[in-house]
Amino acid sequence: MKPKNKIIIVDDHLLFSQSLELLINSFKDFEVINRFENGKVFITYLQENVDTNVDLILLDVNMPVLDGISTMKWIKENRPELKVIALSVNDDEEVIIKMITNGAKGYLLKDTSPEIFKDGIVSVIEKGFYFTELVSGMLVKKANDDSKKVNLKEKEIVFIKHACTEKTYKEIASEMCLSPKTIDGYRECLFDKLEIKTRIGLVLYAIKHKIVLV
Amino acid sequence: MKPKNKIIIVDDHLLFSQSLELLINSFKDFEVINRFENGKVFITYLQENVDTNVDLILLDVNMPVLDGISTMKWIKENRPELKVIALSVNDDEEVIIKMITNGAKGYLLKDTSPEIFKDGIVSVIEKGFYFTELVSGMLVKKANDDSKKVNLKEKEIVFIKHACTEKTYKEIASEMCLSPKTIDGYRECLFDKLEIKTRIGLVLYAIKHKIVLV
DNA sequence: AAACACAAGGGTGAATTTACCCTTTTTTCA
DNA sequence: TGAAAAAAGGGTAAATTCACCCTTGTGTTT
Repeated sequence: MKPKNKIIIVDDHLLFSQSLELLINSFKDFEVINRFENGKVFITYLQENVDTNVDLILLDVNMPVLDGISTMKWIKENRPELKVIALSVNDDEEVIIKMITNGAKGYLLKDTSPEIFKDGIVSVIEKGFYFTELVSGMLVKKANDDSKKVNLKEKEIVFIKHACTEKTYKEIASEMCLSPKTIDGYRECLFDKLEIKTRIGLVLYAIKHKIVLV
Repeated sequence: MKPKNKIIIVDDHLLFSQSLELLINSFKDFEVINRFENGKVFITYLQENVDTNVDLILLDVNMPVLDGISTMKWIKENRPELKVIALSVNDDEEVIIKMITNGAKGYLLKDTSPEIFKDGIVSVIEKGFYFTELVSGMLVKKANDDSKKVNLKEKEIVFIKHACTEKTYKEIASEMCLSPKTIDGYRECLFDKLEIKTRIGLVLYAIKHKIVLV
């Protein structure tokens, strides 16, 4: 009897992680050897058990204390040989891209069927990666609009944040210790770069791109 | 041996629902008799099996096709005797309130421990309800700020949506087939009611209260 | 029928926002 | 080190936004 593949689950949804363990243990060739409820305790474990023999890590993206992205960054820095599949309920593009650029070998939504889930696990362990069509599509899309991305300077970001309040430009100028005319320059430059015509457009842009949070 | 309590799971996260079934079946007094992957197929099932004997329904909130809230509304209208616990990953206040006002007997986050989860199930089946402190707190909070809620008229909502674009008031007036002066009246009245001073404030209000979506 | 609420709209003036074109100083870099 | 780019700021005019106060017509209540 060949040894089972060892899996670690990192997920704060205890209901989910405990249930998932049962599911995985019901697969013939796999066994869950550990579960952690956030990135912090998992990293602590890795630090104290440098030689842990683990074949695959299932890492939730949305967690308290230390989230999936930060955890993934730590793994990339310190234990890049570990194979990780990101697990998440949402298909937010930005998040998926971040997980992958930080070294996740796969990205599975929690609404995938157990069959596909198993395929993904097997694929990552054997071939080293597993990406659904959804994720591949996003990587292509990202490659595309990376080219036409505007990059905002630090001061512009600060200005935008002020612009998303009820302050007048004059007030913003004084808060940023700049002349109103300079602010006028920022505004005009941004209208141009972002292809907008009014301060309303600026606010909508800022919110859409999470420069300010609502 | 007394009969087990019959439970139905409605959740599109197949990984979760299949795993959760294993967990529940491991409890002595409970068994999962059915699983559905969205509200629509569940309702169809209920319509075709009017006399189903089920003790508790675990209803996910975020689902495609027909979400938890809509499903809950249908249940309230058609099968109000059914006991439902809402399950969700997020603790968004608005959603929780909606589920409860539509008759959910409990609201559990998916990151609760299996122990608390079991407590909740038992409580709803035996006592008829189960609410955590978090949820109770929200109900109190809601009761409070219900009193100071502004109610917007249909035309005002339409105006607000236009105001959240780069159109000028004049353009908005023409689109709404009203005089610019009337629009000016709407604006002024809203500034007053919402305690804001500029159109920026109006946009922020609209987004915060989901009148417009970003 | 008087009183009242309310929706639509008018007038005016001040403040703010936007557009366009310009100068000076500092940084960058080839 | 000299040219080019970027950052800060100035002037002016037009468009838009905002504040305040007022009129008319249409229902509704009592």
